[in-house]
Amino acid sequence: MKKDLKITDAEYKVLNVLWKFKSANSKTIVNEVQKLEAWNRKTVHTLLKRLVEKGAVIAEKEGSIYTYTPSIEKKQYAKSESEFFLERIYSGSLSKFLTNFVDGEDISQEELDELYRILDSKKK
Amino acid sequence: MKKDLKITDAEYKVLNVLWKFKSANSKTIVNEVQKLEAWNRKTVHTLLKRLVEKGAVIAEKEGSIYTYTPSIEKKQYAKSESEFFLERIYSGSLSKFLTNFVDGEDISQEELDELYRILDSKKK
DNA sequence: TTCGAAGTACTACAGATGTAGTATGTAATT
DNA sequence: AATTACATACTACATCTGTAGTACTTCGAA
Repeated sequence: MKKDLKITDAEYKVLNVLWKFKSANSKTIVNEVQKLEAWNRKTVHTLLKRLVEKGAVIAEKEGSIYTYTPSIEKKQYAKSESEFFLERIYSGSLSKFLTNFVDGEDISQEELDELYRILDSKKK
Repeated sequence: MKKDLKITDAEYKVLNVLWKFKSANSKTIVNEVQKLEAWNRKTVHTLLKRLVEKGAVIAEKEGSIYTYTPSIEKKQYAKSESEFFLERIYSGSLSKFLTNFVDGEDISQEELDELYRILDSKKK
């Protein structure tokens, strides 16, 4: 998947389903997407086609039907989106984000502990 | 500013300038925006107008010109964007975000300390 | 073998977005 | 007073997005 690729909200929902299945045909994708959104099958197909055009999904023909596979891992995508978000909203500063995010928030002890654990795992 | 308001990327850059000045007339805004983006004055005006239409900015006429003021604080906006982002990408989980974000990253000791401080400040 | 449900290919269309342009007014400058 | 130089008001237009529709094909069921 190219760097500066913008996946739209609607496309993202389809991609998300694909990540769950690793790889799937359109029947599966349509079914799965329709559990979440009341979209016409055609809509899902259009979104799939756009994802393919954008290079975010690979379509391989087997016989007369396609198998669709994401061309990037969810984690990778999430990370690059995270960077874009942090840059846009917090000038790239994780601390600013965390500060503002937990500010005034009633964060649970469990969540706090979890966050500590994550940080601890980064200490040398 | 209404809840479900979508500020576009271009509009956001203008809004960002406004937040810096708290309140400004279009001359100031255009100048400031043009330090960051090679946009025509007209473009900035269009964006301002759209922000006003969306209710994100208040325009008050004084004589023949307007003074523009954001109708929401940057922190508030940042927080709601953060929630939207976390929900979309990490199912709302701060831990998932933090894990994935620092994963494989060479995070500095200073940054780590800073993050600890933020968490510590939340402990009862 | 025929029919209907899905698949693929291509088209449609309104509203949002990026990026201005034109028309007209006004305020400061020569 | 005439010119310049933005300000406001309104218009423009290509591209992107959301959300399908139509036409043609194919495959499995009746």
